[in-house]
Amino acid sequence: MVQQEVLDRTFAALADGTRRQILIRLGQGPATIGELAEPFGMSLTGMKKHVHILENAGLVTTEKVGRSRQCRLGAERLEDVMSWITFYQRLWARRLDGLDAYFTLKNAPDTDTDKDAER
Amino acid sequence: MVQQEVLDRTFAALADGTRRQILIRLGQGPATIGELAEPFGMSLTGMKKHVHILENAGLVTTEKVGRSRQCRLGAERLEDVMSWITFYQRLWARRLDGLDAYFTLKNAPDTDTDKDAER
DNA sequence: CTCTTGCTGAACCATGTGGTTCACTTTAGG
DNA sequence: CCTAAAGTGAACCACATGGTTCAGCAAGAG
Repeated sequence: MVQQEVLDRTFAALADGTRRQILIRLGQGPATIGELAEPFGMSLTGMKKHVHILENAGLVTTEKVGRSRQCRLGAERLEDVMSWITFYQRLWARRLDGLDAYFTLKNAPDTDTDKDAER
Repeated sequence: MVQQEVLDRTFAALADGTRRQILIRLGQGPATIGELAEPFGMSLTGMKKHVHILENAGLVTTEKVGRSRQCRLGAERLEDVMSWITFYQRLWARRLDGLDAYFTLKNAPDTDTDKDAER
């Protein structure tokens, strides 16, 4: 089972457009902190923080090469996210598809709503 | 096309274990704020905030019924997230599979630049 | 050795998050 | 009508985020 903390960090890392663009950029090949920062007009320190968050989430790996830091994609972690979503989405799909059936069967629990509540 | 803000909100909403559990709980059927709060030992106000974030991300829909608020799953938004991940994962998979080749071809002109990457 | 380049760390700031408590409104029930 | 329950909103708190600037430090270039 996927650890909760890993999901937390990975989802959080993806919840920022700048970081998603960094991932897309790295999808075209490794880059240094400076190369990543330049198109955003961002300070090196700011970019370093983003890369650190991505690295912490396992989405990126880095390596010091000379005085530069090479960043490249380590996107295996996305599969954890995918498997989580896929798993529950399949469960929910059944529930959502059977929504009408659910509301017609709602006599068992003590919840009581009008029959045309879903819209 | 998936909007940046929508992805931001959806990923951010998923980046919290409590909210993921709320989604799982709602996958078994609608629940009120109180019913959702109880298993976490959380205040109603706290749960309301979580539900609001999920609702803002389009992952949950709510409806006032009497003095309660019925919350139910609106998980269609997960498909946007899935499609984003799937799209780039496919690109990245090629890149990662050919990682060795990439390093030996480092000096080659840029091979492929996908045009409809989010920018 | 010296100077520049690329990165790093610390400190700072504004804003958002995850939670609380308290006061209030609306609704249900006797 | 009166009271209790469910939710809501405002205010607060500790802490994380996303960014900055400034002062270093290591590695190349001359």
